[in-house]
Amino acid sequence: MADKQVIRTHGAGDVSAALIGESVIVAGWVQRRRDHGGVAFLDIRDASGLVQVVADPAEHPEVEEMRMEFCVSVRGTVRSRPEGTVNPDMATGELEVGVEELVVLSRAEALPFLIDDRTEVDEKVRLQHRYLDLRRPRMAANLKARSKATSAIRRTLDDLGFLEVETPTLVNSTPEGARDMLVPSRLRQGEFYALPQSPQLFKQLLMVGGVERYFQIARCYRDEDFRADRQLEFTQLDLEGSFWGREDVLDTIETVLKSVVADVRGIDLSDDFPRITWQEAMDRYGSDKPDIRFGMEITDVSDVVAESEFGVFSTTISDGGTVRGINAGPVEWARSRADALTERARELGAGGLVWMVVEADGTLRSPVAKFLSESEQAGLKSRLEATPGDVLLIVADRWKTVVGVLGALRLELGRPTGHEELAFLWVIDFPLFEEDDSGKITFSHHPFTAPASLEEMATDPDKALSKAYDAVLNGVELGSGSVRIHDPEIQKEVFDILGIAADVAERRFGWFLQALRYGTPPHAGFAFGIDRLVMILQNESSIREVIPFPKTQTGSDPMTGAPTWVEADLLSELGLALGPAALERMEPS
RNA sequence: GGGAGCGUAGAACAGUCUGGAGUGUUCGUCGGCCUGUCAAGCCGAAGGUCGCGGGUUCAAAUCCCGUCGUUCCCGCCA
Repeated sequence: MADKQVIRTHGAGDVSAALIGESVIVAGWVQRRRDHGGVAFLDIRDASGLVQVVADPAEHPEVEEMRMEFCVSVRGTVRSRPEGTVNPDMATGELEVGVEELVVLSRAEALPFLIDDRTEVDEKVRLQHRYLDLRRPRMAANLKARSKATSAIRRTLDDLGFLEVETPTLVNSTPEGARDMLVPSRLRQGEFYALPQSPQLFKQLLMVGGVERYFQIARCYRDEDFRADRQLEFTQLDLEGSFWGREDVLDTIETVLKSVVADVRGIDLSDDFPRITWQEAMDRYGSDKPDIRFGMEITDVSDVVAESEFGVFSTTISDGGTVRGINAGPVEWARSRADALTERARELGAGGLVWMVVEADGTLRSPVAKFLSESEQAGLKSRLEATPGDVLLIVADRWKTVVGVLGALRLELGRPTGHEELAFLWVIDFPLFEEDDSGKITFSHHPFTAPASLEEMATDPDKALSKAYDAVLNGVELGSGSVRIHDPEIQKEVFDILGIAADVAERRFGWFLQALRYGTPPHAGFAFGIDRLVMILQNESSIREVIPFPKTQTGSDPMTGAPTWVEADLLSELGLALGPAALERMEPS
C-alpha cells in the first residue's frame, strides 16, 4: 500500500464473527483514538458502521499521529476481543481488528465540531461545514431515510403502471399564488423565466397528452419567507391520473405513503386513513391540518353564555359571532402562563382570552367568574367536561378567529413532542372559494380545481365546495390535490367568478384553455412534500435536517455564501441593472 | 413587513439582571506520561476584536441606541 491505493475488502460495520482469523482491509474515518502508550485503539467509521482496531505503537508508530476524522486504511486480522473488554453498546463490540498495516489516506485539520450526535452545535456552524455535519449519524440516517422514501415511491408507482416524466424548471411566471423565483433571459432581454411552484399545468397537459398515469419527484420553488418546514426550494411527489376521481387518488397516495412508512419506519399501516371534512376539522380542531393525536377539542358554548352578564360573550353572540372553548386539562397555571397565552391569543387576532381554573370544590377561579351566573358556570363545566384542576380557555369573536385562536392554543398546550406516533388524516370537502381580508374572493386551493357542484358554484359561491383534499400527518400539511376541471367552459366560468376578466384569462392561461379543447380526459391528482414527510418519519422538527444543503431563514447558504453579487458585465449582458435599494445594500454609506 | 430569543476561545456554555483587570467550566487542539480502552485516564501548555458601530460612565461582555448574523413565531406560503 505504499502507493496509498485504497483497497477495502470489508465495511467497518460488516466485520462479523464469521471473519475471525481472516485478514481484512477496512477503510474509513477515525472516530476516536485511545492511545494507552503500549497499546492504541482506533474506532474506524465508514458508511456501514464502526469497528475497533488495535495497534501496538512500537510496531506501528503511524498510529501516534492519527487524529479524529483522519481518513485511513487498515489491514489486519479479525479477532475476538479479550474477555472482559467486550463493548455491548457497539454492533461489532465483540470483535476487533489487530493491525498489520496502517495507512493515512488523508489527514484532517482540527475539527470545528465533534462528529457525534451528543454534541449540540449551532446550526450556522453546522451549515458552514455541512460536509462534516453529514458524517454525523443523525444526518447520515436522515439522508438514508430520504433515499428509502424516494425509492419506495418509485417502486410503488412503477408497480402501479405510472410513468415518471420530467417537466421543465424554466417556465412562465404566473401572478397567482406564491411569489415566483425568477431567472432572467439573456436571449430575450427584459423577459424572465420563473422556476415552477409546482408542475401543475404541465402535468395536466400530460393528461391531455395521453400519459394517463404520471408522477415526478419534482423540485419546486416558492419565494416566500422561511419557516422550520418551508424552504425556497423543496421536493414534491407530484402525481396525476386520467379517468380518475377522488377515490383513485386517495387510494394511490395512501398506498404510496404506506409503502414509505413501511420502508422508513418498518411499520405496516393496515387501517385506512381517517377522513374529516374541512368544516368539521375547523370546528373541532380550529385547523385545516388537525393534529388528531390528542383530544382537547373545541367546544361551542355560545348557547350557554348567550344571555350572560359578561358583555363580551353576549354582545359577540348577538353580533353574529360565537363563543367557544377548550379544556386544556390539568395545566400548571400561573399568572405568567395566563399572560403569555393571552398575548398569544391577541397575536392570533383575538380581542382577549378568558381563562378559568376549576378549583377542588368545583368553583371556577377566573377574572370573569363574577359576571357568570351559577347556571352559566355549571353549563360551561358540563359542556367542557371540566373536572377539578382543569384549565378552561374561552374565546369570543367571529367564528374564523375563535376556532383559529383556540386551534393554535390547543397545539401549544397539548401537542405531543416528537413524532413517535403517526396520525395520517384526509381532509376533504374544502370550500371552493374563500374571502381574503379585503373581502376579495379567491380560490382556496388553485383555480384548476373542480367544483363539487356546478349549480352550487353558480348560485351560492360562498358555500360551494370543491373536489380538493389534503393529506395531513401529525398536524403537518403533507400535500394536497384535487379533481381538476377538464372542461374549458367551466374553467372560464371559474375565472369569471374569481374576477379574472376573459381577456386577462385568455392572455394568461389561453394556451392552457386551448389545450383543454382537444378531448381532455377527466383527471385528478395530488402532490405531497417529501421533505416534510421524511422530517416527520425521522422525528425531526425542521426540514433542514432532511435536506443535505439547506438555506438559512434569510435565504443564504453559510457555506457557499449564496446568494452573491455578480459581475456588472454579467448583469449588462442580461440587460439588468441594480436598483437603488440593492446599491445601498452593496455599499452601505 | 412585524414580534420575540440568541451572539463570550475551534465547539458547547457560565458570567450580563446588580458596571470594577478577559474571570471560569466541559470538549477539542498542542506537548508529556501511560499495555485493554471504548465520550479512556493523568500532568502541563497555547488559544479571546465578549458579532460590529456609536453612546452613557472615572470604568462597559454587563446599561442605552443602531446595525449585522442566526433561530422561532405572526403576516405571507394558489
